[in-house]
Amino acid sequence: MKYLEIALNLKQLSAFREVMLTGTVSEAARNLSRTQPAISSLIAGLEDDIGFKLFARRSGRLHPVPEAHYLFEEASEIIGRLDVAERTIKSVRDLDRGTIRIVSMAGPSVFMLPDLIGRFVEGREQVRVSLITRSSIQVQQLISVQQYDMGLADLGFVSAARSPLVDHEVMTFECLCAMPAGDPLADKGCVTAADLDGKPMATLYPDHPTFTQTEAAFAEMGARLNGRFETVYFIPMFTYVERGLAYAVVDPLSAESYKQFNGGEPRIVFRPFRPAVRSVASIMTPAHRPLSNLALAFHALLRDEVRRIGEAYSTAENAGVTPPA
Amino acid sequence: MKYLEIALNLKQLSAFREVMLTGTVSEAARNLSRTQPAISSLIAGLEDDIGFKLFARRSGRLHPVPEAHYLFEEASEIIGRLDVAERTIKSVRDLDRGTIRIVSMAGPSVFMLPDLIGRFVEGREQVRVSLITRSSIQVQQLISVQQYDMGLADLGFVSAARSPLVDHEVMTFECLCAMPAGDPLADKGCVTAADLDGKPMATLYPDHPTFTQTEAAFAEMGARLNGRFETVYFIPMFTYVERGLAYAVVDPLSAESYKQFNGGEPRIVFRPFRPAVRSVASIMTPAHRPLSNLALAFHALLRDEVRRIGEAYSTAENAGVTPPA
DNA sequence: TATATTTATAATTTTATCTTATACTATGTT
DNA sequence: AACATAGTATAAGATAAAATTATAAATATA
Repeated sequence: MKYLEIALNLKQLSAFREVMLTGTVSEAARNLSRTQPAISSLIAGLEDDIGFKLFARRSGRLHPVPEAHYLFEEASEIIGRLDVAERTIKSVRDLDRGTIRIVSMAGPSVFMLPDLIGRFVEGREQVRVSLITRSSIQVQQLISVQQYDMGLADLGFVSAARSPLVDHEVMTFECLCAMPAGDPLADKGCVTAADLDGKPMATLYPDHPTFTQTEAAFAEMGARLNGRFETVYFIPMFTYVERGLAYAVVDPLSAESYKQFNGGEPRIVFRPFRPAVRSVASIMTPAHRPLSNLALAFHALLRDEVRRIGEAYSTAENAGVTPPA
Repeated sequence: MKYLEIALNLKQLSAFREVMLTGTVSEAARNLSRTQPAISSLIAGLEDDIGFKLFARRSGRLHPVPEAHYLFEEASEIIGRLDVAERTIKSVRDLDRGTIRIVSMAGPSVFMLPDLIGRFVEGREQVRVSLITRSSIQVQQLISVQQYDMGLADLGFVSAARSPLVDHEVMTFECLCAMPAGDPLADKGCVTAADLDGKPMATLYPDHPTFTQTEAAFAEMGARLNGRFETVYFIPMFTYVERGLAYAVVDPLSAESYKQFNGGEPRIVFRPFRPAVRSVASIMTPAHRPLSNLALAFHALLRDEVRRIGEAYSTAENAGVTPPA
């Protein structure tokens, strides 16, 4: 009903255009890697379709009638657009073009994600990435309403209210103890709640799973949790720790972000903490909408990076050992 | 070598676009008056060609991947341009669009040609016509250099130097005697050189064939030609004639132009003149370039009009008779 | 559970396009 | 004048593309 009405087709238009450019059917045929009769009949077919002759045949040659120039303009335009379309498609396919919208909790959005994004877009001129920072609950919400392609958030907090509209790639980490670089506890390969008995601590607010677990860890060892500073995210804790005002039990993603951000001379060191305080992170994606290949590629990169960090600090490999720089 | 590289084709793009618009292959097939397997395989072929899947197949339905939207934009664009092209071609074919460039000697360009052009473009919104006035020699020149589509000029003057680059449609006229409306000579059906013996005349310059022939006509009847006013074209003569200052022997195309221009109450009347003074007009067209169909249509109209005028004043039908108003 | 709708695939037919072969025309060369 | 060259058009046959019909499998709906 629609393209049946389209009498013109690309073979005809290309052939016509080439004849206009070269002046002869034979030359056009050579340029298009076709035989002369093929082009001849395409032109004849085109003339049939549009209802008038495009060329006057005089002395065995084709001379374009003035009307032909109108079609030449249009044909060139269309073939040009087709070229553009093919280039666009090629760049989309090769992941050279596209947009990824990412929403993340605070910790990784300070350095880890920007760094990862920076590496990802390297050599991909036409790729756009948007990254915003939200609370873990909002991260899941933004994914579920299809506003973002990918979310990185603490899952412990939202696990009760998991949305069926969101797919989760779940990873479990063991939290670390953060202390000033010169602190005597840094000599220990592993810090326990007993080591921190009564010492000033920076903590999250009491609702947060990390707080609850930390509290439980202290209780288990009969140690007293002296919560001196309370923050909304892990990141601000580092300011207190750097100045020797407090210790903190922090998620390794935030720790890694801090370490990378303060590359040269970090003023904080991280040690495994016992009894284990676990954090559960999730890379979220919209459940009922396919991700772009570009987003999938970044998803894979992000997953590997997060796993790498998690494993780097995992007890199995590092219990009692100074974690690698 | 060129369109072989064009993997995309219109059937694929149309099918793809329709699937994007309707959401299902079956619906798209119905809209396009094709069977579902036909559309299905076009989509599959398109995905093969571009190198990635455009739809995620989930629960027996097609869900466009984000990349598909890029192609949808491009496909719509291309199909839109094709529509434009078809409309353009259609209007060109139906003579609703196009340009005609006309160059004419002075006489007919006063009223006859503008009037004819006005009638011709009636109901043809997109038709452009340019009309310029030049001397007969320049008319042929402008046609021969392919600058204009059609020329109307006195041929007598240029016949010696006819260009091989110009085709001529030649017509011969008998010149008329012009006199003021109330003049006694107007009572005669036909005016002779003898009638004008010694009377003040407006003439062209001595080189012009009309002048030569008029001179010869007077000589033949032993009458004296009293050339009082000399002009470059026929048109200015009418000013002298209107005021009763002179008679003139004029080309019927100029006479017709005057009469149509002064429709209501013409102050000049025209009568056949004897011995005959002939003018030869030509409608010129470029010889080695085909005219547009639009120009051909106007050419036919012009030829008929000029013939009509010529015949209206021809001796055969009007000798001694007052020419029709 | 039965019914209707959807997509995908296979087999077959139809249509479009290409190639080869050939005839014809104009032009330039010997 | 005879011949070679370069062009276009057409016919016949081969090949490729695109359509159809028939059918199976999956899913949603009554």
